[in-house]
Amino acid sequence: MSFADAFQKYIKSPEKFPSIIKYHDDNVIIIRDLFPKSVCHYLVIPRSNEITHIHPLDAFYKDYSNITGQELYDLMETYVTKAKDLIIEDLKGMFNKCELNNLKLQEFKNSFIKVGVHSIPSLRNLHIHVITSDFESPSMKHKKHYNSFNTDFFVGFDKLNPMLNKRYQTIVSRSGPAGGEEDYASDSTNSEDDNIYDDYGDDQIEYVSHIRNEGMLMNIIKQSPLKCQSCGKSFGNKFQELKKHLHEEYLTKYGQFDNFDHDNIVQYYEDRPR
Amino acid sequence: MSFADAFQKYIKSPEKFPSIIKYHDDNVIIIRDLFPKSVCHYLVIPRSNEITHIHPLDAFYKDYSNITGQELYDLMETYVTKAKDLIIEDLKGMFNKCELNNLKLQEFKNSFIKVGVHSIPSLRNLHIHVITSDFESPSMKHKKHYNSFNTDFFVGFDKLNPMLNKRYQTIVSRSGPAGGEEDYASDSTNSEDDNIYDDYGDDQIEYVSHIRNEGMLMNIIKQSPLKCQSCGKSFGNKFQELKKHLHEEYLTKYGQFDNFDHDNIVQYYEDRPR
DNA sequence: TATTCCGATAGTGAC
DNA sequence: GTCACTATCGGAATGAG
Repeated sequence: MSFADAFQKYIKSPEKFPSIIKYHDDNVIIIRDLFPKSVCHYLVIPRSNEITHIHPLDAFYKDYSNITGQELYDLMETYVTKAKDLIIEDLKGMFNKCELNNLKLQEFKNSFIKVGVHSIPSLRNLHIHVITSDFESPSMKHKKHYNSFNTDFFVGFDKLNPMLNKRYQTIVSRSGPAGGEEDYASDSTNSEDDNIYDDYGDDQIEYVSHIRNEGMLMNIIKQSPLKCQSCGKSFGNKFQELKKHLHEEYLTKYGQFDNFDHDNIVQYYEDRPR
Repeated sequence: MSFADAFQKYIKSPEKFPSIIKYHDDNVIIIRDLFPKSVCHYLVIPRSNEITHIHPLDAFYKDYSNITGQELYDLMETYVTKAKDLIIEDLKGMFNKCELNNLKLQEFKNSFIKVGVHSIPSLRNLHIHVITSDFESPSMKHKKHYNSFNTDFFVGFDKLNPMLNKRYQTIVSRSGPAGGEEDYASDSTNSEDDNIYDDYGDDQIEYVSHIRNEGMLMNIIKQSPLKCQSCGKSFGNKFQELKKHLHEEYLTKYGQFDNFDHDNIVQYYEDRPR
């Protein structure tokens, strides 16, 4: 068992690690990332042996003995929501008397939490990241950390919905490899799933363009200039300057909450389970 | 006054720095390098304002108001000998009762001390390095330190003898730029300085080939693989491995002396004036 | 090529 | 692509009154 199988013992015997595992049932465990790259950083990890070693870009596109890919996706979506709720609870804990902030917390939950997977996971057990977008953390230590969440190396959970891939298959099977946008536009008129397809307009053409070439992906996280996803400012290769900037962004973002206290966040890191 | 003029105050007022300056008279000061790159590392620094800012590769090739280049070279040679004697005194001090080692010390003096200049000095005042060949020192910290003494970037004092350049000039003036080895061989028969030229045979043809191109010189110290000048072993860019090897070579070399004690050498560094 | 400080870059080993 | 550790490599500032 190498480092890459670090989650194996958790999904096998969650009851043995009560301090680490925030939630578990027969389907998943939810844990805090041991090296969180943001103030809040959770992982949703399916427990099934049949599923755990499937590549994250394939996991929801195939069917299993007891569950279809679509059903697995929908199921995981419920656990992602649970992880988001854990984040909200964390925030309430950090800011103490936050009853007045519930509206802001909802907005926060809906727009400031990223959910998705790494195109090349280092840890082999399938896991879904649920992470706040501050990237303010002592464990955020170099360019690859940041770019693995802020480039195409990171694939949003919504882009993994097999419904999108199913449509892609439909297009391909009808038009063949040479099919272009015209084929794509034409099939919205005769599919039985029009209502669903209409939810994703032509500007969603990229939905199945997940990069799988490992060299290309490594290049993306190694070579892409560091860019703040909030304000768009680029920092080239100057990671420490990005860190300073992210800290400013973080103070602004979390400062919207009453009782915001940076020391509470620092304490959060010091108290976190190792 | 920038860092590059660090020696200026010493040559102006040597009497103000008695703890740093090991020897001084009207012509030169001799100091220990403040960041010695070997167990023993002295600098011979001419005091004359007329001379001090001449490039080391030119300094002995031109005449001054009160001294010719050749006279300056011969004069500096006497101070180089004095610096070597200071090194011998250092070694005696390190090993304490070394009366029995005088023969070995003479051999050491004649074959283990390098004398010369850097092709691109960082400190502007003309200075001649007189340094033991161990390169065992806490101040030996990176590749450029080592290569600045162990590649063509370092020009031996013997190669700066203007006698050699004078002969080169003779060749060039007689044969023109296209002149080759035939011209070189022919002029030994009709020069009034035959006796001198005969001291440097045809295998000394490289005597004036000092590289002056700055880019080329920078490349030499930056790119040349690290190579032990004692045993010839190459260490590529692995400076720390070279350091370990040099330490072994040093233990062997200095172990030839009675009463060798490595801790004495370490103490030597800790006690050295800063 | 002076030093020192900081930081970016690169390779390793981990059980 | 995990971490932590070591080391290599790269730029920038450096003083004095």
